[in-house]
Order: sequence, then structure tokens, then C-alpha cells
Amino acid sequence: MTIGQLAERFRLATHVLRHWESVGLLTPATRVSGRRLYHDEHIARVTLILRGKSAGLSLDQLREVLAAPNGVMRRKLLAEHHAELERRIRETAAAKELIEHALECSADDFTQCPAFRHLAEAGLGAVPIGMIAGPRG
Amino acid sequence: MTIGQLAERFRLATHVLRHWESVGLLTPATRVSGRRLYHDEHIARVTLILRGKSAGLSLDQLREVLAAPNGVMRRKLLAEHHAELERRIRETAAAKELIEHALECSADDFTQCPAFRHLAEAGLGAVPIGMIAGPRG
DNA sequence: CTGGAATCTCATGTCAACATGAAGTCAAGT
DNA sequence: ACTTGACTTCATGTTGACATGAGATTCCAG
Repeated sequence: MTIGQLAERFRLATHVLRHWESVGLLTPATRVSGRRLYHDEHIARVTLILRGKSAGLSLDQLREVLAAPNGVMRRKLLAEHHAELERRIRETAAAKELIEHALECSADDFTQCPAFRHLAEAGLGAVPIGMIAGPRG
Repeated sequence: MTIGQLAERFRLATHVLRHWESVGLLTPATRVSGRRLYHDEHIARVTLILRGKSAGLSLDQLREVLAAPNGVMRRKLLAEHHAELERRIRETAAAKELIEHALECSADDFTQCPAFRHLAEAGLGAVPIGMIAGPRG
């Protein structure tokens, strides 16, 4: 498979595949007179990369997992990312609930609604009023 | 409240608040001899901005919502973002399930596991093998 | 064997969301 | 008054993930 064919299969630009290669994410099977050739295993790789990206993982994080030297290390990294994804899902769900309330709230300025404020502030770790020291003390 | 106090409350750097101001997200109540002063309403604003960011919204998207001219427009934008968040949650959950399978899978190279590949490819919109035209065709 | 598409490398540009640094201004404690 | 620290503006640097363009090479249908 040429780089153009692999790219078209995923509707990507070829330079994206070259970029992933430059950061160590995707290495072609062989080179024939300088040109990259890919096999079916690369399809699985690209699929994984796209899935990971859509979950918000960085290319660096994906490279780490894919380049894990052994199963133990890989499982450790996977477990970390699993926890991170769960955290992100919870955060996004919280924001979603906030929007849901804003949609239900009849107040014209929903930021004034006490229930909304209570929801919004939960778990953000903002310092309560009065706990902030002024200048010089 | 000075910019330093508002920043410390959220454990932010002051230049972050100035940056948000420069992109039209957060305008101080007044200026006293050039210095920004904020009130409690700005706490609600910052809270909202942080929540939105943690849900993956861009500053531009947040500005749009917060600067909506009327309730109708705002509800429209909120509904869009709500759908976007749901989409993102689904995507992240899909990647999470993939990781869960990889953690359970006994194969040393989990990308070789057929069940894993099936999971990974679902909903990515990749073109099936054989559907890619070669050069000039 | 030639013309045009596809590929190659290498360099530079882009975009968002800040981060950093310089140089000056203002306010408050001593 | 003086110092110190928070504040000001303005300019430039950083990071991640590409995007764009130049200029050379290679493949293949006609």
C-alpha cells in the first residue's frame, strides 16, 4: 500500500502520516526507491491512533503506549489512560449537566441563578471568599 | 477585587485573566488608576469559563455563548454545545472500552486480537479494503 | 519516451492558549 | 521619602499537531 492509498482509506492527508512517522508513531514496512510501503498491520495502527486521538490522547501518549517494551509496562500505561478517560468523561458530563440546567432555567441571565452557581462551583477547587490574603499579608 | 486576588482564588496566573479579557471573555467592572477591579459576578464568569474549558470548549465557543445577544440565541448555542459534549462523551467512552478490552486481552500484541480490531474500527468511517482506487483510476 | 501524477525531503507558516520577559507605574507599610 | 510588591502595556517565545510550499525524483499510461 502506498502512502496515498493508506491516507485515502482514512481520509487523511499524506503529510499527516509522514508527520506521525516523524514523531515515531507509525513506521512504514519498507521503502522501495525511497517510497513508503504499508501493510494491513498499519491499518490497525492508524485506526488505533485515530481512536486514541478522538479520546483526547496526545500523540506523545499514544507513542508511549504503542512503543511499550513489554506487556507489563503497556498495561500500566493503559490503566493510567483508562483512569484519565474516566476523569474526562466525568468532567464533560458535569459540564453537560450545567448546560442542561441553563437550558431549563427560566432566568434571563442564567449565571445569576443560585442553583446554577452551586452546580458550576462544585469541584472546581476555588478558594472561598475571605480566604484570600490581600497585598502584604 | 484586584486581578491578583481573582487569579489566586482560582489558582490562575494574572496574565491568564488578561488574556481572556483580550479575547473578549472577561471584562473587569471598572478601572481605578489603570488597574482592573472585579466583583462577585466575575467569579461566576471565571467559574463558567473553567467549566467550559474542562469540557473541551474553546475560548471562542465560550465567548459566543457568554456574549449571546438574547436568550433565544443563547439557547441555540447551548443546545449545540450540549450535543457536541454528548458526542465527545460517546467517543471517549468508545476509546475507554477499547482500553478495557486491551487490558483484558491476553494476547501479547493486542492490536492482533480480532475482537479488538473489530471494536477499534467501528464507526471510524475508514474505507473497506478493495475500495481504494489505485493511481490514475 | 514523454507528460503528468504521486512521491520525496526540507523549510517555514498557522493556530490556540497561554508563558515569559522588559520596562515602567502605582500603592502601602515604615 | 523610600522601598517593595502588585500592577500596567507591549513584544516575543512555546507547544502540539499539523498545513503549505518549493524543488527534486519516480512511476506509469499513452
